[in-house]
Amino acid sequence: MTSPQASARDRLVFAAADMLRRRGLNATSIREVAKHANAPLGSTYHYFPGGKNQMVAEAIAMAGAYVSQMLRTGLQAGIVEGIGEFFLFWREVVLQTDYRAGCPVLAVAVAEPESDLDRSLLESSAKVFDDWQTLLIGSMQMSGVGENQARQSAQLVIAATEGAIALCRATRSVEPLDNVATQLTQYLEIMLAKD
Amino acid sequence: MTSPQASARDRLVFAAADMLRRRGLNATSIREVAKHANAPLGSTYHYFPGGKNQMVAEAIAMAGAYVSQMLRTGLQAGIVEGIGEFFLFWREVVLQTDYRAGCPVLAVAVAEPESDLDRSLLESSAKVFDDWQTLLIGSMQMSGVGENQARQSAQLVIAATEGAIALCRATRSVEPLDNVATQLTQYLEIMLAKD
DNA sequence: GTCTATACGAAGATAGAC
DNA sequence: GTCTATCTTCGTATAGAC
Repeated sequence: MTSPQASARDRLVFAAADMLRRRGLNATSIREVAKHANAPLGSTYHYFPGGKNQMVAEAIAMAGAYVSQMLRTGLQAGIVEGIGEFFLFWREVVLQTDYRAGCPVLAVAVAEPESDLDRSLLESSAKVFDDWQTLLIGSMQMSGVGENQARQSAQLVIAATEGAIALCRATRSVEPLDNVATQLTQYLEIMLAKD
Repeated sequence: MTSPQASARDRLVFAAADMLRRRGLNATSIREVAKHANAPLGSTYHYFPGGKNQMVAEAIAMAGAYVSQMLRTGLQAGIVEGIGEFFLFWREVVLQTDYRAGCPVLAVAVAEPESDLDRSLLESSAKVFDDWQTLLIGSMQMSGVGENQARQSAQLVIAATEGAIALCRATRSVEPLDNVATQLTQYLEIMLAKD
């Protein structure tokens, strides 16, 4: 995902996102992030004076923006196609990591904040989910779906995808993502026909 | 969830499940589990010679069985009613913990196993999800849904619920669970009408 | 059988050398 | 500006006293 020539700061952000999606928030230590990014431990506090929280916040913002961009492009072909791309992306993630990685944003969302600083991390993850939801809502509305229905449907798509990713990891199979994709596609087509 | 009179072993299992659903697998230390259960640290290794892994495995099996029992009871009134109870249960969990707790099984499912021992924990979480899925499939089939369709629908319900729980925590709102419940109910009624 | 005391490593964070 | 060395706390696990 990053080239070794990228700046040390960028390498750290990418490494943090990778460790988050695999191990979760608490098991992601800045020590190991630094090691994976080939940077000394002290450097992390130079680049991220806010410590681990700042590094994690940037990591999920980066990952979230990457997925948003992918989603935006996919949705240009239509809502069903865009969601198909969304599923395909996560399918590749779990397959290419042999079911070891999931979604870094979910990893942050399921950790209890222990301080007010941690609470802002939760908000960062909520913002990413909200970005994705906004893109989906916009596309559904373009297809003639009402605002309320679009909001609920978008939330269902995101919730089902995140849950399916976790199920894939637990079962070491892509079947959950594939099944959920199939069912959601049926659901979407019925919903689109209702307009 | 437990009375102080319960055996020390039971208190430890309950405390472990509670910490798992709040903090995740890695942030659940046997030190704090023991503290919450009013048991000395050394006792944990007396009751659970397999260490943290054994304690966690028992915690999610216990939590999984509890939810299975609730689901089994709810499904006696029908598939829609049973799923409604399922959502209500998780809604209460997030509300009563002020959005600090989620599903302990998901917490285990999203952690990368670092050893073969950890891998068995993943399998324990997969087994719980499979138990829930089996109950849902059985109920759907009783309502006349075909096996393949039932399997996919059950997986969608579980994935969407788990994802919605996480979204609720991130957004500090029960709206995701409520929206997903509404949409899934619509989806189920259409599916049931198709037989 | 239960628990205290402790070993040992790794965590987040920083001070200060280069 | 970059990084080494170190402080303190907390992690898992165990040895051995009661």
